[in-house]
This record gives sequence, structure tokens and C-alpha cells, in this order.
Amino acid sequence: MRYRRIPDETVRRLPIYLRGLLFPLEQGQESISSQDLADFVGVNPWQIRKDFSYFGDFGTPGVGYNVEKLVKQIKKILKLDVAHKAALVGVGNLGVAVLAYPGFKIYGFDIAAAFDINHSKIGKKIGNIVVEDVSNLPTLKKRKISLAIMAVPRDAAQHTADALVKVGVKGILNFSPCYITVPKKVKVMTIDIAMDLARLPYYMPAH
Amino acid sequence: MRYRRIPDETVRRLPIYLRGLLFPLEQGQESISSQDLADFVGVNPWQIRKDFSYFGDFGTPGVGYNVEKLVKQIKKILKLDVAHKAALVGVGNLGVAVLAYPGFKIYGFDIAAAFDINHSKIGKKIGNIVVEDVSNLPTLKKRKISLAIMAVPRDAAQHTADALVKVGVKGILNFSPCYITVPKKVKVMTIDIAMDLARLPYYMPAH
DNA sequence: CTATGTGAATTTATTCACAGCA
DNA sequence: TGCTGTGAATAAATTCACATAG
Repeated sequence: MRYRRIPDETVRRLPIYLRGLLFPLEQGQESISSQDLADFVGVNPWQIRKDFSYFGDFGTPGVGYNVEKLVKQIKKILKLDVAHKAALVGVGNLGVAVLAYPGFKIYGFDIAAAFDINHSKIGKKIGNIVVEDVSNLPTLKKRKISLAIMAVPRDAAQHTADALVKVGVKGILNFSPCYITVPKKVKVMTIDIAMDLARLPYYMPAH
Repeated sequence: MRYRRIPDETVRRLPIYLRGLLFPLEQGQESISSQDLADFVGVNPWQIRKDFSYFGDFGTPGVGYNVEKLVKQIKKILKLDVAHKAALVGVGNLGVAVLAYPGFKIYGFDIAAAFDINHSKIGKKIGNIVVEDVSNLPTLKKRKISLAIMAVPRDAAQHTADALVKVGVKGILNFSPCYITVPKKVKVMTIDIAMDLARLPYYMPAH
């Protein structure tokens, strides 16, 4: 193996592999071949081998990859080997769904706080989280929360992001359907659930 | 202009442009330059010009692109110039959020039906949609609905997809965090909201 | 004999730089 | 002069093909 920068596209696939490896891991399966993993996650075997080649020799020719080592290494690269606390801003329909979503745990995320501007929601308990007033955002610094999930209306997105940046948040998962501007030191990932739907008709065969 | 296949990456950006153009369109703005659009949507101006060059001459040198024509053309390419009815399967937290989400409309989508397997939900009205039993899925064919949004638990994803394919669905937006197998004639787009969060720590600077 | 790891070849996408039009 | 449109140059990602290790 030789050191190389990990391509962004490989980084994008790493969580897919991680997700796919969890079942074999739980089953106590020791190793998995690129072909078997490929069938499981929907990525070509040679793509998988290339991706893994960027960060180490895990494979045993004739056998496959050690599942446990692989999971550990992928987590390490994605910096998921430590737990992350995240804050949710915006407890509307989507926010509630985010709070209830079980899928964050496997990556080591814990939604530790929720904020809203609406007084009728503040103080309410959802799951085991009490909704706080957005004016409490500055407490995030003390609470060592540097990750935020934004599920606010579009009009509120930019100034909510500004507020988050101000209190030291370094990463934002943005569910608002708009582009937001942040300093370079802050990373934003935007999920616009309608945008992926918007591409479906293009790829659908004529009926 | 010269005909060329539109690259997938360009197709991926088209909904971004569409989203960004809606405001100028509503404002009655006649034209927009690649630079101004760039500032608005977060894509380089030369990337925008290149993207647009794949499907026609809209620009007027010295002025910019005619907003209305551009919107029309992008919609046409994405096959969004006709309205699309979609069915929702799985009315849990995420499903409810999808039903309430206002962002589908701008692309011409209308969620016209909702299904669940849980008897406590069937018959309930959410917004203006009455939740139906999944055993009603076969009615989709008659109702001319060929698009589905799946928000079911992971364990139910594959067989729900199978059922959708069987009743003639041609496109699926899958919110379940897993890979699902469908015939080639069916297009699946998967959104795993946790997966994007999983990449954030990698891109965040060390605190 | 099976499955990895990786250079090389190919394909795809981005960026540049500037000719040419309004 | 301002901004588009696009070939050419560069960069990035995917796919192939096979040497090599267990």
C-alpha cells in the first residue's frame, strides 16, 4: 500500500460500506469478499477494492477483508471512531422525524439538544429531549456540541446558519432547500429531499 | 450549439438551478447572468455556462439568460413540464414530514396517495390525504401513479419495493437506509439522511 | 485456485481562456 | 464593453487486466 489522498467520491461511499458491513459484523462473520460486499451494497467489486486500497491492506487474497478491521478503519477515516453530539434546530415535521430517526446511532451520532423559535414547542419533551428556545444556542459552546442539523423553513436558513457559526458549530446538515453561505472553516451538507425526486422522471423510461 | 449527451453531473445540478431561478422568475426578472446565478446557488459561473451549453443557446452575450425560457427548458429536460403524481408508502414520522413538505410542488409533484400497513393509521386523514391499506397498492395502476416515495423501516424496504414494481411503479425515492434491488427499467434514488451526516466529521476541521 | 491490490487505460467532469456576439 | 459559448487543457474518477499473495 502507498499513501494517497482519498478521493471525495470514495469518502462518499465509505458510509455505504459501513452501513452494509454492520449486518455481517453483527453476525460474527469474519471476512467478506469484495464481490459479496458488492452484491450487498450495490457497488462494483473493483470499485470497492480500489476504494479500500487508498487506506490500507486489509484484504487477504483468496479470502477477503476482515470485517471487524474494515469497520474500525472506515470509522477512523470518517472520524466516527469518537462519538459526536449534534444539535437539532427546528422542531417541525421534519425535525421531529430527525429526532425519531434511529439511523444516526450506527454512525455514533447522538442528538443531544433541540431548539425551536415557536413558544408552543419550547419546553415540550420529544423522546428524551426537551425543546429549548433558540436563544439558548450560545450554550452549545459550553456543551461541546459542534455539529448541527437544521430543519427550519427556507427563509430562516441563512440567519440560523449564521447563529450556529457564531456559537462555534463546525458542521451543518441543512435540510432547507437553499444554498447557504458560511465561512470556509465550516462545512455544510445540504439535503433537499425534493431535489432527488426531481431527477427521477428524467431517468424513468417513457411509460 | 451542438447536440451532446447531457452529463449526469449536469442533470444533478439542474434542479439546483431550477430552485434558484424561481425567485428571480417570481420577481419578474427578465434575465440573469451566469455570475449572478452562481452567487445565488453556489456553483461556479463557468460550470453554469458549460451546463447550459449542453442543451441550447439561451444566453444573450452582454446580458445573460432569459429566466423564463431557461426555467421552461430545464423543466422540459427533467421531464417536469408535466405534473407528476406520487404515492407515499409508510406514514411514520418521516412519511408525515414528507406529506407536509412544501418543496415538492415547485417541481410539479403532487403526493396523491398514502399507504401504511398499520391499522391504527389506515383511514386517518393527514392534510388532505386519507391513509390507505397497503393492500390497495394495486389501485396505483388505474390511478396512473408511477412514482413512489418509500418511508418504511429498513426490513420492509425490499418487499415494499417489490410490491411497487409489481403494480407498475417506474421510479422510487427510497428513504430506507439500505440498497434495494429492482429491475433495470425501474429507477431508484436513495436518500439516507444519516449518511450525509456521517461525512461531516471528515470534512470538519480539527476543533 | 481464489480474491486482493494497483498500475495503466479509459471515461467523465471541471476549469481555463478567449473568440465572438449584442 | 460585458457576458455567452465552447474548444482545449487539466483534473478526477472509473474500469480494466493482471501480477501477486494466501
